[in-house]
Amino acid sequence: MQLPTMVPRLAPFVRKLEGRARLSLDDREALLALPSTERKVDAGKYVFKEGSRSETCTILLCGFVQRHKVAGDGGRQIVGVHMAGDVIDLASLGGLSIDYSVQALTPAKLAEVPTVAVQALLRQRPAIADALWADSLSEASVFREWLVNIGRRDARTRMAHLLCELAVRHQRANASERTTFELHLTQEQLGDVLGLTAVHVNRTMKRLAAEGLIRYQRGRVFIFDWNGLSAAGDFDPRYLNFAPTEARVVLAT
Amino acid sequence: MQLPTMVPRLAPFVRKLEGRARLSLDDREALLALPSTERKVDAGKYVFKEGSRSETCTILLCGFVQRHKVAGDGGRQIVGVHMAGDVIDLASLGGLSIDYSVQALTPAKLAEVPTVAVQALLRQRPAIADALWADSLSEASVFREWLVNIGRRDARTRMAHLLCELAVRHQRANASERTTFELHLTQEQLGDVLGLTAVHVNRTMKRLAAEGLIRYQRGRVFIFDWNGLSAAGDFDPRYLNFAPTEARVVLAT
DNA sequence: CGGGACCTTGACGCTCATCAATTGCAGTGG
DNA sequence: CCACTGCAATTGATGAGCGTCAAGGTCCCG
Repeated sequence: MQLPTMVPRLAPFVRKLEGRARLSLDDREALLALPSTERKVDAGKYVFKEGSRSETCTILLCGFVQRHKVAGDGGRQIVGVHMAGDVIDLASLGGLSIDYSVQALTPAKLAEVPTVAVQALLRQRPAIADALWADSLSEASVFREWLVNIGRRDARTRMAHLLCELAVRHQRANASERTTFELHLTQEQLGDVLGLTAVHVNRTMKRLAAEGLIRYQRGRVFIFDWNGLSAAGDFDPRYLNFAPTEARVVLAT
Repeated sequence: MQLPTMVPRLAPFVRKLEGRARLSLDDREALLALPSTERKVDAGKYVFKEGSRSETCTILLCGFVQRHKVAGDGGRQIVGVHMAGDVIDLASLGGLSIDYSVQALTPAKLAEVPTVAVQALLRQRPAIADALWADSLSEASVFREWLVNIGRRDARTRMAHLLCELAVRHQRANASERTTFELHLTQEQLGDVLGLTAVHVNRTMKRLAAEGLIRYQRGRVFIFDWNGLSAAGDFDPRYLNFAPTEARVVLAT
């Protein structure tokens, strides 16, 4: 009845999937038994670049990374911000090539798992397939919300919305407070998420601060008025599909 | 339900999936044998509205529909334009609620298939699971490209990009020419796709026409200069994953 | 032939991009 | 300990791109 003395490398991945579907003990063990190699990436370095087609799939174990695409004129659009447990190249599981680059926001540890091993698991274990399927669908849901954010909201609303999303996701990942979190993005990168310039991000952030909604200091965001911020950001967390766990947390508060 | 002697109702769906993975005859028959009910929707009518969580999943058989979300200030963002064969509520397969509304652009025929039937098929037939998985991942890839389009490109580039995408997808769906296609969107709806206003869409379209790249007349787009338009639109079709995908991982045998 | 979408065009103004310093802060080496 | 360096944050000035408002115009359908 003793647990193994070492923390299994893929534990964050299992935790993530457990938020998507109910897994049996066998499922969990099968996941943890996946072959993997570990990789460390310094802050600012690329995890991989656009166009690669790999035989492995990559899971973020700790740290933060962003995915981005580059437009023809050199403009950069960040299409995802990721934390521990996230699979950052789901497309490789479907044999598709990766259409974006991934760059570390902080020092990061990643696991590379052979896609064939994952695919085999998906066929043997329906619960795992369900979980990964739900994860992929939730990712798509986030993309849609980001489309609305960038396409139809002004800078202040966009900014507030993003801060709300990040707060909720940090809370979920760390089981921590929603009132403050480490923002691992520079203002330029925030602009690349929101389709704005760094200058305008700065002014917008200052404005949210002046309104008493947040404070931003040395890469840390403090949310003073959650209701105000989520109203300002037109934020409704349902698109994150965090419902089961989230509901419990909210009720307990 | 469906009579065996008739043209199989789900044929467009099978055709779509065959573009994603190689299916055996058995796979195809199993797909066509899925239980389904047919539904017709007039142009402009809703197929379903945001927030529904259904026991069926919906496949577009013919006609065109769009998916959209509505921002708090009433702004509408179209997050997808769909043609025959497309599954318009993949999320229901993962048991997630649908976070967008679907509205017919033309008179449309749809099939409703019980999600449990599809889920059973996905477990029994790996090739079908692969195909649907690839389809879902390609959809995500389109979302990412749209994020770049809206977030980092100016109106003229956005417009040109969208026209290129629609041209390629029409060509693929109808095995037809790429030089002309029926645009089933009003200029207001184009604006809702691109994050612009109808007025600016109009001016932008006029400008592309004045530049000799396209003509737009009574809902039909003529592309006079494909290279010019795709250059103007910063368009690289790889994100659509339409290439004759060879790299399919076959585990069995 | 009248009504209603949809398209078209002009005038005007606001958001946000652009350009350009300047400041603050952390790490580095003398 | 203090210049030195470099990146990020900050601030101002300016103007372009796109939104907004408003008024026809066109086409289609009943």
